[in-house]
Amino acid sequence: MLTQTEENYLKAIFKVTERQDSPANTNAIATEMKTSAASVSDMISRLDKKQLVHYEKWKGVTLSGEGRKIATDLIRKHRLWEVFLTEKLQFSWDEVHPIAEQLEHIHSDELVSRLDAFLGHPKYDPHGDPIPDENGNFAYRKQVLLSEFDGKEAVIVGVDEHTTQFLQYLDQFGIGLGIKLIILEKYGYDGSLKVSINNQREHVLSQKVTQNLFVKKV
Amino acid sequence: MLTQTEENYLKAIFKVTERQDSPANTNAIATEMKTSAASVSDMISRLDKKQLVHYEKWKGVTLSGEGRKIATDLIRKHRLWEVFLTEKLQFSWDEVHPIAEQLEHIHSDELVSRLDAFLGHPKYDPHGDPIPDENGNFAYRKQVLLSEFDGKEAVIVGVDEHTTQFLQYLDQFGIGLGIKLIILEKYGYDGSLKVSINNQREHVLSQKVTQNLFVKKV
DNA sequence: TTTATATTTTAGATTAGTCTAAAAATATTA
DNA sequence: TAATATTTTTAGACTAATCTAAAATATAAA
Repeated sequence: MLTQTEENYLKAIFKVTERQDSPANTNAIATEMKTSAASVSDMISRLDKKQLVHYEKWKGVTLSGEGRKIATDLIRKHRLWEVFLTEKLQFSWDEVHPIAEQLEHIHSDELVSRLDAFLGHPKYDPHGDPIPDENGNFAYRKQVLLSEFDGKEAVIVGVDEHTTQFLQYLDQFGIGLGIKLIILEKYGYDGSLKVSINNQREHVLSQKVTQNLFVKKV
Repeated sequence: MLTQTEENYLKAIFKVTERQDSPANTNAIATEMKTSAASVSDMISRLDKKQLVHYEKWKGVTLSGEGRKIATDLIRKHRLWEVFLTEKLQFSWDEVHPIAEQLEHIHSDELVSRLDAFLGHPKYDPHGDPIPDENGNFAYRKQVLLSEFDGKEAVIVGVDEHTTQFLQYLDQFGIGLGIKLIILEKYGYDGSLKVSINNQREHVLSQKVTQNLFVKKV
């Protein structure tokens, strides 16, 4: 049985290694965990001793099969709880993260499987992130950042940034998952985009915004 | 912010002091927490320093106002989650305790209040225990142990023992909350009771059982 | 290819929670 | 009321997780 801290380290290592598709270096994990490189170094040795990671000094760290299973289970639980919080308890998408961060550490396979069924086996969380299945497999979806999108009509399927500020900013303009955007104009100078939002209003999205919205063709 | 262990100690102190209506002694808490008297002594000093309990060496311990609030909040959360698990996820009443034991430590007042609303503001948990309100007040109900009941018809409103074995034993005979019992015969010799269960079948309940069932007059 | 810089690891200290063993205080009983 | 038993506290040690500071190693730049 792992401590919550150990579980969080595994999640952090998963995140970093997935992002860069290579072993995670100590500093990257330290940043992710908001702690010192020394603490990370220490913890990694311990996780290595427990066979949850593969680790060679100075060479970075990757998850073992067992470590990866635990990490994807945590992500599965986190995202399922986020669905519960929004769908059943009417929380908004910018409020759910810190609560799910706690709920993901509840240990009960039966609970997860029943929760999944109760929610109707959702495939995506309230931010559009895929919910891995019980074997740790993520659904794949053709998606692209709005900033890279080259069509005319797009539908929003996810956000890359999860901060409260960003999500509330989007709310302000009625932008959320499933919303249809029609690209009206591209301003090459600053990379901003004039769009029509659900055929209801028009707005100019800065590059900072378009680089954080995932869309797919209608 | 308290650790889960500290929270569990507060709950244990609440339980013991309520049960005996006097300061909790070290040993009783140790038994409740399944740990040594030395550890308890140590922890109590720390809780005292944090003003969560009133403590005088050799004289036992009681909860402070703040300590009591935290303890009743934990009980509130525990019982609400138990309702969620049975009502929404179809867990049976003998399975919910260990999961609720984890869920009670999730910190979010908003979550508790929304969960309460989602469940329809339940007053009792699946074992018939009252759910304290947000101020720590417990609903009072006229109830008596079946072994002390002197009428003819009774309805089951709660159980005193919460073990899996006992609850599953009751399931076997269709005994649960809301079930009507008609007392058919009392055997003075061993204190056992012949009853009719919901007018469907008859069964003889041992004293051990009747001392663990709360009932009220129909 | 040596020097400077950045990264990573080790060393040593700290806090929380636990333990066992022993000491101190209280309660019981003869 | 003195001896005995029980309860409670203290002392000292251990593990987990963290920190800062310093040492070791790797990488980049001149």
